[in-house]
Amino acid sequence: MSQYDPAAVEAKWQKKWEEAKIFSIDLKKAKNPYYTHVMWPYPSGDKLHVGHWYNFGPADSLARFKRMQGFDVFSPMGFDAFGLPAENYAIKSGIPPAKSTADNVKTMIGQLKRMGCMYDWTHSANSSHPEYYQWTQWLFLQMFAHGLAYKQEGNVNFCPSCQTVLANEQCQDGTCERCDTVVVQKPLAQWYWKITDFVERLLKNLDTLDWPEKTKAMQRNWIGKKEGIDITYLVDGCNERIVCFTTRPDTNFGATFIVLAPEHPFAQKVASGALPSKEKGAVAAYLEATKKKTELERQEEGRKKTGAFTGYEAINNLNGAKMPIWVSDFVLAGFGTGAVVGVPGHDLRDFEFAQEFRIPVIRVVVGPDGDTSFITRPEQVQEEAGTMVNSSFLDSLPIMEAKERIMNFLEEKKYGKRVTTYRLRDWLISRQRYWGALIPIVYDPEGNPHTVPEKHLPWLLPTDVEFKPTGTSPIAGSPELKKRVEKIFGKGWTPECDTMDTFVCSSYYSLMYLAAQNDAKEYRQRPLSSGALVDPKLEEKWMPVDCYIGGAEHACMHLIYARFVGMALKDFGFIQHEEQYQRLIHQGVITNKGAKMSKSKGNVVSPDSFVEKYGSDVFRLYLMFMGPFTEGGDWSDTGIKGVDRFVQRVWRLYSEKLPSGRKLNKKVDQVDAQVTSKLHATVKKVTEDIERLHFNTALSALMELLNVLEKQDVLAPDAARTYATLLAPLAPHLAEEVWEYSGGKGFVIDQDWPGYDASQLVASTITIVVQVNGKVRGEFTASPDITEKEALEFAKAEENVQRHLEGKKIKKEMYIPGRLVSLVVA
RNA sequence: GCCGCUGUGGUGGAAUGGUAGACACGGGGGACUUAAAAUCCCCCGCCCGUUCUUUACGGGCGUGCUGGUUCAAGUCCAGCCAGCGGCACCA
Repeated sequence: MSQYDPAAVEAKWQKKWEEAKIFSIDLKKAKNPYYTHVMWPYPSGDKLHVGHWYNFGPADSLARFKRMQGFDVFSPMGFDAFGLPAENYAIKSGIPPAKSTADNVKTMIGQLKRMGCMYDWTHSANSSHPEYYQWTQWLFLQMFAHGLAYKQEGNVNFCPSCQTVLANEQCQDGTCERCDTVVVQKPLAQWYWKITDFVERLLKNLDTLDWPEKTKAMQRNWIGKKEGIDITYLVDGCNERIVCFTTRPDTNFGATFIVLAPEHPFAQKVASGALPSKEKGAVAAYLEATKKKTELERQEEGRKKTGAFTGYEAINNLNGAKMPIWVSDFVLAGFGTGAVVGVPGHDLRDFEFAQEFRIPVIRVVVGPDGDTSFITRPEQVQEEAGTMVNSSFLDSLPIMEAKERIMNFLEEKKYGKRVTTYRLRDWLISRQRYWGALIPIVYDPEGNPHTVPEKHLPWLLPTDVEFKPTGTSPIAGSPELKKRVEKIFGKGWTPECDTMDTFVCSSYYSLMYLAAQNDAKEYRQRPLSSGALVDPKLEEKWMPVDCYIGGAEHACMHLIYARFVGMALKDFGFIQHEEQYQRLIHQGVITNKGAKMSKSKGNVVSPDSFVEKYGSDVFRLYLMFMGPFTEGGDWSDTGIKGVDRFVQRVWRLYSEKLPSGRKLNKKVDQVDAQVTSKLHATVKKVTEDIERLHFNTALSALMELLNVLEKQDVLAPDAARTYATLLAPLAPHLAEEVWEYSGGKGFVIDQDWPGYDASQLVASTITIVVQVNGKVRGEFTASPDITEKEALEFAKAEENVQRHLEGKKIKKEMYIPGRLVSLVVA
């Protein structure tokens, strides 16, 4: 029999699947819906890389498994086609993004088809198509109509390399998430979406989601909820008040100063002279200096504290103490009230500041070490739990109790008010880039924004522009758009020239897969005239996505935006399920020599040569065999031969040991009892392993079974067909081939997933181990129905066991059925 | 600093509290072959002892470290150490 030829076999089955249209499902008629998809890729000029395969291959295996279990599995694929990667590729190649993106999508579909995944191409989506982005713009209009979209001037993150502003989520360590360039702050008027209105829901719903704990923790962390109190202090000698947010009001008797963020209005007034002060010059100079610093420079300063005294003092409500008011850039304008009350004895940063500017330190908490001395060294700063001292009516209380007492006191006296703060900021959605969905806004001659009426959607992206980024929107240079706006709205009206963050496009794409129409030759999105982005019946039936698979790097970006948009769309009345993704799985990361693969490092592994040599089944099997799916691993090609050997051995088993001709359909299944029990055990194991995404052990179970089957003289046709079905989710092409070869009817992917018989799992003899004082001293074989009494007898009769029992008394003996006998002697 | 995760042979990795190292890779030895490839069979954690010293048996140690619970711990508990990921001058 000839060798297994993956290229020919895989092409054969891909063609058959496509011709039979078995993967396109009727969303309306499906009875047992199961919706799963991966995070859609962005089309660039490159081929699919190992990361794609590692994500898509196992995800497809899970989809196939579910299908065989009787679900109507909907597994679509689409393209995150707007955005920087596509635009940058266009800039580099000089080809307009609309053309290059379309070309790249075409190539990519070809590559995806070569993988052999069961995607339903009749329900695809592409965020750069006008039929898609009209809905992105519609979403903006909905947000605007419900008061969730607003324009505001403020300091924003700007990436000098990408030439656009970025959302908080897209700046990491002060650098751009896409290109690692240091981000600068710029005061600009930008569009925001009010994600902060949904913080509590975003937090609360996390408990209901079947997501990795790690991801939920990251989101909680990112949202950064803190409960504390805003305390208002009067400023001595003027009519001003300063409100400080603190989570530790219990230490307020130890407060010795106040620090303001440079952006704080009080600091600005001192610097401008609106509030008279001897220190005006120093404050103005300090504010000027901090303004010039980049985020990175600030970080490089480390913990060294800088600052300027304002010349004013605030009065502590509790004891009348005067607290000098300082300005320092370690206080952030965007958190709390932008003003901090300094308690240097019990906060390390405050201590460092106090030391730098010789401000007194007061101890108000004694920790478990009992140290009551003056705090003069950073190690002595007591931030942990302890007992109150020097704090009037709080003395001798544990800090948690003191906190409650003082908060009640401050509220009663109207000195303060309990508040909850969050770190999450509103989502900045404006981008000064060309390749995105235009924000559907126009400005009247006075500069007031107005929405573009729905009937003008899609609000087409102009094509008469230089799409290279310059820092202002390239679209501003479009004569066509200017003309269009004046024609529709009147003379002097101007367009908004920014596009939306691509995370807007991807915040609702799972709904767009459902909304795609499959009645045309090429898929189309639902028309705008239908009033809602998705048919409510389909949404109710299919959402939320049962299993969503993609990288963990999206935890605080796409995955938080999509949750927000789901909630908003539900509130607007368009959908039923506010959480779009019930179950989320992150594949691990495949590294190369320990480093993340990236083009700039030049360590990207291309799957192509392996796929060409071994086939797509072998390549994806190998990735799955490397280790648990969620853990990823370091790339090495040394083991791929082992998986190739496995595939070849499977083929040889069928071609050499399967009875041919008529015998194939006769009942010749006098399968050896040992083989039968192994077969049932394998069905059980493979089922359980795929369910928990341990594809690696599912495959090793199939290898073990193969080892057993190879030792038989004949491969029983029933066993052969069962083996083919077990193989189907993991090696879809090979499975079809051996299914057909062993006389199976139709496609193996259309077969029912095999069940197992628990009574068949028990082998005819079992091995029982004997331990004496916890150490293995022997073993014996017995029938599975051995009684406890017999087991103990056999155990004691073992030669080596007897040696260890000699001259000793048995104090305790126990039998763990089917496993071991444990004897304790003294 | 805070949150989350991980730590097992030469390597990737297996192990509902019950024989640690399944399944592979790699290596060693052998068979087949004129030869090679392919294929097939056997062996491979460390140390020690006994034995016909190419065989077999026995003992001790061994899952990052130190303790604890248990007849029994890679697994459970406490305290560390190291690495990875996220957040971070967040009051």
